[in-house]
Amino acid sequence: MSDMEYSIGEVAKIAGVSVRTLHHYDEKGLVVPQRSATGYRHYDSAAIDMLQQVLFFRELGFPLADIGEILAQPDFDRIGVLRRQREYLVGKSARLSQLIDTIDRAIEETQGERTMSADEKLKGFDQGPHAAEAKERWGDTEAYAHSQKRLSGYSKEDVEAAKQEAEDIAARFGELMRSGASSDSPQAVQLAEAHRLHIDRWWYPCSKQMHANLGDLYVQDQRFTDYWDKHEPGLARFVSEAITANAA
Amino acid sequence: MSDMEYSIGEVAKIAGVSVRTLHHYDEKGLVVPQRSATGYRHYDSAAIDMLQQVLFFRELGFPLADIGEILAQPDFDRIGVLRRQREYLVGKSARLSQLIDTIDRAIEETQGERTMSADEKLKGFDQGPHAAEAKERWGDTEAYAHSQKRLSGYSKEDVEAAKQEAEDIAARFGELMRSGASSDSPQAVQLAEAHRLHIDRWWYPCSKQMHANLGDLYVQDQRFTDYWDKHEPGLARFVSEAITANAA
DNA sequence: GCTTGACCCTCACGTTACGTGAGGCCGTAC
DNA sequence: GTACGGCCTCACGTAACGTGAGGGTCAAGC
Repeated sequence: MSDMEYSIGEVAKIAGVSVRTLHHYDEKGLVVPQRSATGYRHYDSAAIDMLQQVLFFRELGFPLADIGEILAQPDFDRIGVLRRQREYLVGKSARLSQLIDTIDRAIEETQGERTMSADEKLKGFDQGPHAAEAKERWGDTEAYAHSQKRLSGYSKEDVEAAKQEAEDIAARFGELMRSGASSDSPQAVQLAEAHRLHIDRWWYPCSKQMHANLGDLYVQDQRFTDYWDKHEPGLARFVSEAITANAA
Repeated sequence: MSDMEYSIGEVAKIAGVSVRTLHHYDEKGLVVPQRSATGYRHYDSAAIDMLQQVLFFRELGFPLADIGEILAQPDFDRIGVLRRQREYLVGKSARLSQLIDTIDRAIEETQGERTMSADEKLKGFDQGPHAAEAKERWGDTEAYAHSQKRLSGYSKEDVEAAKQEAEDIAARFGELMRSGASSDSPQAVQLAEAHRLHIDRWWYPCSKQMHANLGDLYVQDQRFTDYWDKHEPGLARFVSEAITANAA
């Protein structure tokens, strides 16, 4: 088992990325190499492995922030992630094959051998697996429901009422937490149920199981955590635990 | 032959890009649709074709400015460009296959079934065909020779002398052009030869044929044209013609 | 004709992911 | 000690949009 160390210039050259890129990834906390006494970066095999993961996800179009979250998961499972990346790369390869078909058809069209619709010409340039994963990940949330224009059938009053109700619930969760009540107290559980009903009513059908999944997401995904914690620091965890208690 | 027109939202949806992106491409002059009396954008089949070309090149990693240049060539050859894009897409597809192989090997490594070097882990993330084309395109130029550190064996004085000589030649070309001499006059031809010898001496072996190719590039590629024209507007063409005369 | 809602426009600030250059330190060979 | 390639941090700038504001347009329904 070789445990060589590489300078930043060596890594940059091998990987075909710039030194600046590696600096950036260090700053962002994505790939943080060891440092010499003089401040030089030294990349050992762990750092190389991490860089590989980052570059795979980058290749697949994931924003660096998302890459960071995925790789920072407490239950980080390297082999599971590699499998996932493989799946996406295979999908991307298939999409490329489609694009090649599209070009072949475009060449035939240019030669007068066929006609193409706008659809045929422009299909295949959709976003990559990051968008697909976002859909999967957000599929059970109000954020995605928003983007699906679930609210298009509501009046402005309805929209306002729905938003107000969401804010009320969040505020009451905040109060409850500040009052020192535990996250599995009857009041917390009641509030969690109110939250579930709110989602069920305004956004989409929401079973207790789905609600529990959602609660997990609130503490696993920074964007959700931020949403709750802006009301009160630590609220995301509190709400998540209340939801779990409600679902039990 | 259907000649439908699409609104910007329709095109965005079909192509999987944002309206903002299409605005941006309009601003940049890449895909400029017709406009209604009220200012709405209408995309006809010509605009759709242009967008397709842009999206193919974007897919391949070309910067928009370069895409604009390629598609703005006076001798724009749609079918030639499509063939070129196909070639690059096939190459990209092959590179993806390599990455999939790399993941498979990484999975085996994780399971203790094999060992990988840093090289193996990080290979394949090189830049796409844009970088390859840049290499091709710039391969015969001093700009690329620079990046190849051709000068690494020279002293600072040598580097300065080389630069000074280049500036002298450019200045003399400028004077000659301002004096009204024709680009195929003996003086111009002499200067072109001096330029070729300069390249031959300082940068890389430069035959008259290669020099002629370079001269073509000076008027075909905006970056070269800019280099010469900053000395004197129109100088790139003058130099190119002098080089052609010298190579005859 | 009026209302409504989806879609369009321009404007402009902001974000993401680096690119680039300045100024200076470090490591190695001569 | 000198020279040169490589390293560091700092910081401004770029490319390619994302996002929101404020308001006009279009088409369907009443």
